[in-house]
Amino acid sequence: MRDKNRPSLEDVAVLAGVSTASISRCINNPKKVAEPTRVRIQEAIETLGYMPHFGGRALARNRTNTIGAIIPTMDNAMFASGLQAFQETLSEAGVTLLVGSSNYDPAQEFEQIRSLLSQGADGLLLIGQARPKKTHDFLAQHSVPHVLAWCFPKSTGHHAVGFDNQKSGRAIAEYVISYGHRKLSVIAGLRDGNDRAQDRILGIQDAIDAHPGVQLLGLQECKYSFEEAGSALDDLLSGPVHPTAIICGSDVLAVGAMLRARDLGLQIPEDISITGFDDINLARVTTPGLTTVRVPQHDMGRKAAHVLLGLLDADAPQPQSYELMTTIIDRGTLARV
Amino acid sequence: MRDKNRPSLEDVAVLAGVSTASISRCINNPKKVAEPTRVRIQEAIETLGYMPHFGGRALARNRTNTIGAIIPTMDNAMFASGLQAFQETLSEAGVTLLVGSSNYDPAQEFEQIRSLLSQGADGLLLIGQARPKKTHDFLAQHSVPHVLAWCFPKSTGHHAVGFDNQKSGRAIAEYVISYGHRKLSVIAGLRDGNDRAQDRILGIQDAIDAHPGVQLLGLQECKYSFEEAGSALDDLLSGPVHPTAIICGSDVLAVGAMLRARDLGLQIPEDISITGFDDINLARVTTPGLTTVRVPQHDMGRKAAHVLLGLLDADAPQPQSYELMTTIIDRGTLARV
DNA sequence: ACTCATTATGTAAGCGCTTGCATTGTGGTA
DNA sequence: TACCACAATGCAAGCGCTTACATAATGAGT
Repeated sequence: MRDKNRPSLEDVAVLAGVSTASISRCINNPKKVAEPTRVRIQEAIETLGYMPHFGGRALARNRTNTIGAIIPTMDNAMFASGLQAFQETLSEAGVTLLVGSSNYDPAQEFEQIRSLLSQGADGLLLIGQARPKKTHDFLAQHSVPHVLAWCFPKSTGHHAVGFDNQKSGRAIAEYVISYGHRKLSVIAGLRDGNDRAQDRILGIQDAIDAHPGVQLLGLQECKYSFEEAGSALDDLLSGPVHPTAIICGSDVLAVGAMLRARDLGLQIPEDISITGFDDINLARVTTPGLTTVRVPQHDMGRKAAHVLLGLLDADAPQPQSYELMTTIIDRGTLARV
Repeated sequence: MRDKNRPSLEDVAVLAGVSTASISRCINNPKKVAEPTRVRIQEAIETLGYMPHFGGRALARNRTNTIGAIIPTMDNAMFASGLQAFQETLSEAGVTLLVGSSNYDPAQEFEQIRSLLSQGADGLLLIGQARPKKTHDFLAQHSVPHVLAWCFPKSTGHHAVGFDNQKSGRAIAEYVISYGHRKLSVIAGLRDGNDRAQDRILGIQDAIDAHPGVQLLGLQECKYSFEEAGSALDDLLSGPVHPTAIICGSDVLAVGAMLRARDLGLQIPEDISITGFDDINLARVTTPGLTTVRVPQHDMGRKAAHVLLGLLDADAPQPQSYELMTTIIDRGTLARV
């Protein structure tokens, strides 16, 4: 089984004429080794091209220096750039990122959690707060250090770095209402298994309820694709009364709706207003630019990494949760009525 | 050091009343264990919530079931969705993805290679073909199974799943020329350390050379951001003679140029034609839609995963390289002259 | 009934590394 | 010179798992 090519600590030890213990120390805690030996060891390592064996190390230390992230998909810019920031921050701390994707499916998420954990992940980054009891129990049973992102749960018990989707949903709806809109419709992501989508809708509903005279004409849920959002728009426009504004639960949905509206010959925002959520690159590119909610993805990724690293570092001050704020970016798809 | 909470094989063995060997077999090769024992073992595993320890397993097997991918950044949809497909395919095979990012810097890439390898990656996915000798030597010295993607090197010696950037660059340039354009300019990514950007330019140059009368008025290199592409456009338009078409080395660059052109009051494509490369979502959203080169990212990610998995599976038919084809998507930013 | 092939399980030797403890060497102090 | 504190290094016991090999049990063939 022994890999003939791969040099082991043993080999280095022989070459350098010291014990394996010294080599190990030299690698993990250089100041515990005297200057001359250290040099000798370094040379030996160099000439052999030695690299510590991950398994051995993980076994002896019971720690892998690896953190897992499970996100719905990297195929949506909204997660990809947060993940990028997360990865960079981990990397600076010498920790490697394991990635799993759930495709918005709690069962798949559970499997990925199992999988990343059995790959030795020391901690996890998870998106959102709502998950089956089974999953929570599992995390608790194995006391997995984890932080939640893209959400900010009221209940404690979890570390989180994110924003309050409901609050932000309400904010954008209030904003739309403040522009004079009274007949609203919503295109949202599939709520099932997606608390962010759910919370955003709740927030929108909150705003509507707070303003007598404002009504929700329709609500469509669909996947995050241009095509599905287009069909959703069709449905929303099929009734007798048309909304003056459509609040979308994500930029992808908003852009899908815009593309469809254009095909239908509707002017935006003259004929219909549309708002997005996330502020990904797409939002800057449409004509007119998409009015949307900016989510501080980069900060979120970075802070989440710090919190998680703190959780793993026994003698670090215990990290808290951070609530980040979203802001509304008014570009041009929202008209005054 | 022993983690008091974590059940080990030993614990399961005691509970189930069998030896650790049987448990191990039951997990890794169930048919080698008789039905009744298997059931008993399963129950024990269940009640203890046992999960194999990664380090122990990696040490004994000398294999981690982990594959690393080092990409320039996830923050560009062009890599993110290929990576997503890659991850999904690995996951189906029970292999976990480690991610590192190089930020287009060969030195960082080297560090990430070291890092992922020392994290036990069994194989690597790398982007592009050109890298410092140091990196090549390192890969060779440790005989790291790896496949290159987003490129298709002529020279053998590496497995690759990708496309020929030069050929594709030439194709889009020929296409532009076929529309009657004679005065071209180029906005490309920074060539240094980025062979894809480099090759695309070479291809464009090939096409220009093949057509007497066609001239390259200017070439700007910049980072993949809207802002930098905008400045690049400014520079290209600052000369006495204006190009009629600008060929961009990436959709992000093309969109950045479009946004700037619009600010300058230029109509696209009437006043100036612009083409992109990659066909990410952005390209569908601009007005007019961006004429660009479609890269089969999803296929690439998926096939690359298969090839890599094949490389690691000793008794699999040795995988080859795959050259994928790009296609030109003509949307509307290229005018006839 | 006896042999032998076959299957099921146990035994125990590592895999490569870390680390508590033991040992040796060094210089300072009384 | 004797003693001690402290630094540098070595020794060896694991860490949890896999697997070659040994052993035991079963049943078929004669």
